Amino acid sequence: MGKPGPKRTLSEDAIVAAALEVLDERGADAVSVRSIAARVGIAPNAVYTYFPDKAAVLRAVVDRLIGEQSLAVLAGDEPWQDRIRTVALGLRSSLLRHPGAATLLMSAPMDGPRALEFGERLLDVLSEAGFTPEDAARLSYALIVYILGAIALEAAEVDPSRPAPPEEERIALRRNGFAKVPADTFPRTAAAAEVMARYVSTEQFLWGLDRVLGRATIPS
Amino acid sequence: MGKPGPKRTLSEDAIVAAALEVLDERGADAVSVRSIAARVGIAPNAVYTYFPDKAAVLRAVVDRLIGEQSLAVLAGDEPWQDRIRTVALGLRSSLLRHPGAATLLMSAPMDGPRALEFGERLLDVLSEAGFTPEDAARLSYALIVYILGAIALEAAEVDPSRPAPPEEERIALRRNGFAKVPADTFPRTAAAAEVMARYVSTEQFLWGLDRVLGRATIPS
DNA sequence: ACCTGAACACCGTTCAAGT
DNA sequence: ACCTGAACACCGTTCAAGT
Repeated sequence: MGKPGPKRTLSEDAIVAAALEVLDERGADAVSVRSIAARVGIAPNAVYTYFPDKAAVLRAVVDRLIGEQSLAVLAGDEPWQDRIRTVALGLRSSLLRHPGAATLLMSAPMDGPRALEFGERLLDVLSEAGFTPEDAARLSYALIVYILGAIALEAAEVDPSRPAPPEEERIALRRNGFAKVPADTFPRTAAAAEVMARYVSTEQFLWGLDRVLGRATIPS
Repeated sequence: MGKPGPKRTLSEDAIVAAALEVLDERGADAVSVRSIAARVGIAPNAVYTYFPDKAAVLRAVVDRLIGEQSLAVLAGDEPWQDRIRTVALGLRSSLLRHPGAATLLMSAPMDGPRALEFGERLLDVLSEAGFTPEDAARLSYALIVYILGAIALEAAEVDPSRPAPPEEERIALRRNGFAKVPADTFPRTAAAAEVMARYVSTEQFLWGLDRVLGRATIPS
């Protein structure tokens, strides 16, 4: 439509924003170079002016999603475990708001600036809490594994091509899934179905996080 | 080439095996309905005789990978934590042998028969260890989150279109990644780089697993 | 430097037809 | 029931050309 020109009419950020809009409105499968380009009004191949390939766009999307969560709370004066809990919960609700994003999360190394910032602040907190640099590094890695793993598994259950459902609906979905487990071959799983279904939720997320944080609440 | 016939010349298993071969030889991106079909010698659309769609094939591949790990050790007479450690390590090395598989792992609910079997045996162990059904359910979920999350993050670092590298090489890859972190803006991350790089390994995997299992080894 | 149109080599899936 | 060839509506990416 518009006349071509040498001026830079867009930015990397505009591309990423468009990708995120497509992700939210039409699901992960609909995020293509062509759909992104159409949304910002350029030819598909013009995207390659801003990013080397599609994977780079997706990495930038993931980094932007991580950046949606404010890290200010990590510098507060509550107990350090509470600060980590708060920021983990925030990251979880940020990411669950974008179904399909979780798949992207686990499929590429997280080396974007916002992801690095997150890791750095986590190390700050753990250092302040008295951990040696080595233990802080290990614990921060274990925390990230748990947080992202939990989010990815929660998101895996929902249809990525539809808008993000609320927690209640996700629990119901899971209940339906477990209802199909044959009780004769998997008796324990069937018996635990109700608990399993309910605990794809804030409560189970925090329960596991506390285990990693070192607050055992049950006998071992 | 061959003449068409009404006989069932293949099986679901043959399709899954072919998909796994393509995954290992040419990477995750090369796993297409067409490449799978070509490998077993049928037309692409004949795959739809065995599976409703591509996603179902991938789910079956994931279930088969989970089944590669023997669960016999879970019924042994060592301490229950040791049995869980052993089976977690086995699952990890099984899955890391197939790079790109980890992405599949997190992108769909794990409701295949082998995955259910794994969960059931885990509940057996935890029940035998004295956990209430509710705590056993929560802990088994937390363990699965940690195990799969750790594997997915480890696998995310490697190029999925090339054969799986050994642990040494994965550590070196990670070291290179951290070497690029600017020390002035992310001082703690840069300082922890060597630890972070080394602990994408059996050692860090077990360290975090022990946290979830409840064996805190550092002050909290 | 940034954009375009056209093309290349692919996809997943559906359909009508054959045995 | 299981397979085929042909087609549909897409992909990511590259290239030569325009401003």
